Amino acid sequence: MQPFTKEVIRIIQNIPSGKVMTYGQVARLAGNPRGARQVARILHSLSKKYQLPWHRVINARGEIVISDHELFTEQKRNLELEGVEVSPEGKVNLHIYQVQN
DNA sequence: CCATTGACTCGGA
DNA sequence: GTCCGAGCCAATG
Repeated sequence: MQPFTKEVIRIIQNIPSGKVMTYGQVARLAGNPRGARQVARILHSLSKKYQLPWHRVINARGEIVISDHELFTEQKRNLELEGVEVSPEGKVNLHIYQVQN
């Protein structure tokens, strides 16, 4: 387990309810500007072990981009439960909901 | 050890 | 505004 990965986990756990961050944003804060895909992969494989709020992380365009339909629906539902508006296509308004640093 | 796998991003067309 | 190609790199098997 690399330091970068631990940082990513810590950052994800600190995202407040009702807010979202992008993969790239998390990667930059964790010290690896090019590590967006690693963030994605970390969530994909480690979200259960570390009980991460993975649904609060979306891509740079403010969209839920997930291949698995079940997970897509789950993420959309979880965000809406926290008061985040999500369009049927999975778009979120980053200007309103993104955590700024 | 080497190859594959991605919930991505950026810049250019 | 959209689409595409190249780059990215830790985890996993």
